[in-house]
Amino acid sequence: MFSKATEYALRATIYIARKSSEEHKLGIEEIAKAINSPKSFTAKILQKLTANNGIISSVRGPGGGFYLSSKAQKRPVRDILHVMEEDGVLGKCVLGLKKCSEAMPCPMHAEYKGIKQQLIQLFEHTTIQQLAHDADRIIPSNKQGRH
Amino acid sequence: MFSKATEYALRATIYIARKSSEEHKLGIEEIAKAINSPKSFTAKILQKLTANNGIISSVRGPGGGFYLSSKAQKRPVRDILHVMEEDGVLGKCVLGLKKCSEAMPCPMHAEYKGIKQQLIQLFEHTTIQQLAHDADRIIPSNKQGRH
DNA sequence: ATAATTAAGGACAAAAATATCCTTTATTTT
DNA sequence: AAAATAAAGGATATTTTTGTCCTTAATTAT
Repeated sequence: MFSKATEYALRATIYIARKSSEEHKLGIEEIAKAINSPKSFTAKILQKLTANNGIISSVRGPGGGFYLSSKAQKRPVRDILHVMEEDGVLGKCVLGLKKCSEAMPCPMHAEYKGIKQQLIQLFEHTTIQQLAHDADRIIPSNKQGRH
Repeated sequence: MFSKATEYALRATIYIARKSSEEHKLGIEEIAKAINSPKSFTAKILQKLTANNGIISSVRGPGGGFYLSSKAQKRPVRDILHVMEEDGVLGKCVLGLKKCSEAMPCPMHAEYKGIKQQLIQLFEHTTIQQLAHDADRIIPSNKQGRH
């Protein structure tokens, strides 16, 4: 469905959301290891997500690393796709036709329409935070420690 | 969602289903033009779909070309994906995790699960013929001429 | 100030996907 | 049999994606 770059972007962002805070930032080494992705390639992707006050925040130097602001946590997952320039795939015609629409439907349009809408809804209405919390219910993170 | 190659494969197969028969075969030139795809690249794809009694039938020489047997018409669209080695994307984890399952769910598993099932159902239960007929209801093909 | 740490960024390499061209083979028509 | 037609197949080129490595810049600790 998505490119590797976007998969890494999603995995990394969710991981950072689960394990980091402004007080406890994460290094690229840890992140790449945790989400099982190539380190340098992942670094590039995080750069993209960090650029011009993006989704991820970062600080250089000792004690530095990546974290998600609480504001960023509330952003929809679709924003990650947008930065990765892959939000197009959600609304795209399954057969790849540029001019596929209600007026000019491709042969799969009627059949695929509903699924497409659900996909858009999913990525638009789900926040990064929600996914992080969902994941925590299964395998608790130790972000603020377990009681 | 799918690679260009697979998009062309789907478009070409549906086009052939709509416009061809054993008595009236289609040439690669016409097909590529109709589905708006690069001719030689499409030829390779049709080769793949034709190989060892595959989905598409072909005959060389004058009067030759590509067509779909009535048996092939009844095959599920998923078979096209299978030949293109992309049927994996249907069942794949959205985050690209190899070991994502009900027992080891990724952070999006619960949210995406339903959509994934619908995707599999769609491609498994829809036949090439059904798509061809659907398309014909909108823009009639002149396969056996209009009355 | 200097050294250490960590992300940012540039340059480059490798692999995969997409695309083109040319030759060969099968089939039909003349 | 020869010529014409159309797909099959091989070789190669181009572009995009994925991945690595090294240098630079920012920040902190000594």
